[in-house]
Amino acid sequence: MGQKVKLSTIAESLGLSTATVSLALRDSPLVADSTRDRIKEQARSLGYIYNRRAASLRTSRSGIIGVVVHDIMNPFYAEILRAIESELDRNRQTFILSNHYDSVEKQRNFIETLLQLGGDGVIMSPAIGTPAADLALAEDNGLPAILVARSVTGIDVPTFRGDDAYGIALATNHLIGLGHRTIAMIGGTDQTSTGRDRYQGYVDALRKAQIEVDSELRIPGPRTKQGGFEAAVTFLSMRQKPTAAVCWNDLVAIGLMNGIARAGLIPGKDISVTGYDDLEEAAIATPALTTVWNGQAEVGRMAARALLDKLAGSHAEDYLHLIKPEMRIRQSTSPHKAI
Amino acid sequence: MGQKVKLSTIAESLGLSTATVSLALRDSPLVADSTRDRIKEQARSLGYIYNRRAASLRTSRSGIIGVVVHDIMNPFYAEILRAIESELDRNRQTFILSNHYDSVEKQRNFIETLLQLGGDGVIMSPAIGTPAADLALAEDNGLPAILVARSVTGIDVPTFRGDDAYGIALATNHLIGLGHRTIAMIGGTDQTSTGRDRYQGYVDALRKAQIEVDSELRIPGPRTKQGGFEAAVTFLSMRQKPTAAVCWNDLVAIGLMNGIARAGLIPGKDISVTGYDDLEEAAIATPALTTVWNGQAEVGRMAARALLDKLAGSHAEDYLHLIKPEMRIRQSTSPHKAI
DNA sequence: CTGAAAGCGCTTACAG
DNA sequence: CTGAAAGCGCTTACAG
Repeated sequence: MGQKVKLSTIAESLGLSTATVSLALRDSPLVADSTRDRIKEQARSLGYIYNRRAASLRTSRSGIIGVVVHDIMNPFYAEILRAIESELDRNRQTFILSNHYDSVEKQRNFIETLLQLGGDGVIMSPAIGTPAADLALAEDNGLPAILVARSVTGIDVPTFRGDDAYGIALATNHLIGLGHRTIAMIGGTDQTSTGRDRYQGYVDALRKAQIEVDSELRIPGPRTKQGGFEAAVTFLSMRQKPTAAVCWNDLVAIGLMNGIARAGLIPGKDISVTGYDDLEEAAIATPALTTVWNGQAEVGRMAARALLDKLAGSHAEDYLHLIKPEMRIRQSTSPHKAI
Repeated sequence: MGQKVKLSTIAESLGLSTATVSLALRDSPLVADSTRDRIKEQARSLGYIYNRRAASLRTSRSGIIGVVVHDIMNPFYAEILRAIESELDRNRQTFILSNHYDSVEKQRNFIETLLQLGGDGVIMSPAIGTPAADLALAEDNGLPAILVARSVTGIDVPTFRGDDAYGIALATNHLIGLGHRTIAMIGGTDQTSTGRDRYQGYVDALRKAQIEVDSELRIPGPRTKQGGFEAAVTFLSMRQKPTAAVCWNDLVAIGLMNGIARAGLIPGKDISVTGYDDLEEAAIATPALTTVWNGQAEVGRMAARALLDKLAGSHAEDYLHLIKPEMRIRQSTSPHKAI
């Protein structure tokens, strides 16, 4: 490992001051071109490594941005992360990632860590039950927060997400338009604003079409493929014999379709199924999934942009940015067959 | 934001020195219990936030561990990450995550960043073409590296991965045992050791069974669902009419099965398909996927453990740790039907 | 265009 | 058991 090379090593070896070396390495116009070139060359040949901790201690800007979501393994979040990453990368920010698995405590630890590291900002999809105080902790200590996919009430923080009630109504109306009357809703929870909004959107769409709402047609809970797969049994044994299912998301829909196929029925023909999110794999599922585009890439890109703008000193004006979902019709839905 | 609260703020407010406060907050036995309690209470009520940059500048330990893989959206890596995360979390390490998308340059930037932040270590699944020098850069600057899933030649670094040749032979032999003789290999690339090992394992298994190896039965390339889905067309139009396919991984296998189903054939009955990795979703695919367990969770856990042990000062002895894969037989493979 | 010096907020010998 | 002082490696006024 040898001796550690620092600014002063370069300065001494060249008979200059650390101030000059520091400025030169950051391309300050204050330094003569020839001096700068000599310094950079020397830094390279000595294998100098810039110490960001020291710099950041002095400047109190770290170049670190934290991102925390429910679960990065979930493709919905992964697609948001991908967009955030490409936006932050372009601006040479380092990002620290974490899952909170809906543990408010784990999320709080993450914020705490970020504060300790002097993070410049945080983008989060808040854990269920996040108190406004946790966001205030960040903001009050100079760590601006941006929310994605979920809202938190009681504090004004820029939030980017899809319009859930509108989106789920698109899916429900699509099925109604195909002649379905007994439509189940699979997955989701009342503990999140998203969950409440989506259920409400489904209920409203049915009411508007004069279809009676039957709470037994709802299977709350599932949010994963596994969950959807397991829900198929309950779904298929409902006494109301639903002919269609509005699913919480694409994962649940794909799992449900697998479960339906496992039971010998043909999803998309015998039972119509809609997803939500339009994940990359929705298009290659069998059958290809009819779903609602929810703008993950948009959400991620806009959230990152908003944070960078904020760090650059501009003022964000709007606090809730709703993305308008769009219908994507494929093969998992078909007209209701009168028996 | 008010005034920033630091050690000296606490010290002054209590009429103590910063040394005592520093020791107390870290539970040093040197400090009297009553003093410690007073200090901790005061820190809490003032909303003190520990400045890790300052501490780490002094101690040159940062508590940061970097993890870089091809793509965190890929469930194979996600499963490894999940295991790494739970192991590091338990040891209160912060981890910084990055994708390299097989760009050696992006990977090098990440290592550079980690060095600048004073990272304690790095766990990586090296990008295709990673030169030994890039790992040496890390090691020489006090950043120990651990490899997962892929090897790099020319440097001795602890490496954890599955035994690929052995694993793919398991799958190939399984199909041979079911009577299949025309077996295609879908996906993978010769540019990685993994790719070469798996192809070799397939070739060797065929030879051992006296089956002629036909290079036209190989479709190199695909590593994703989308890739497997698209490969189905080529696969189904092969003049040799293969009755089975050994796939690079579960994603390719699931994509291929979807493509086969789309063409009107029944995967698992008309065509036998094997995957590789035993991802969580393999079991709920339709049909449930016959695959090779590749120990992602093991790999992640062991790699994290190895790094933590190294940081704690112990010497790792072995450099390549091969996990023995195991066969998982489900419904996507069935006996060859004589025509 | 370049340098001397202070300071960011901690921790660590060293003294008492 | 507690304190005074140096130092980690940068950057930033300030001087010249």
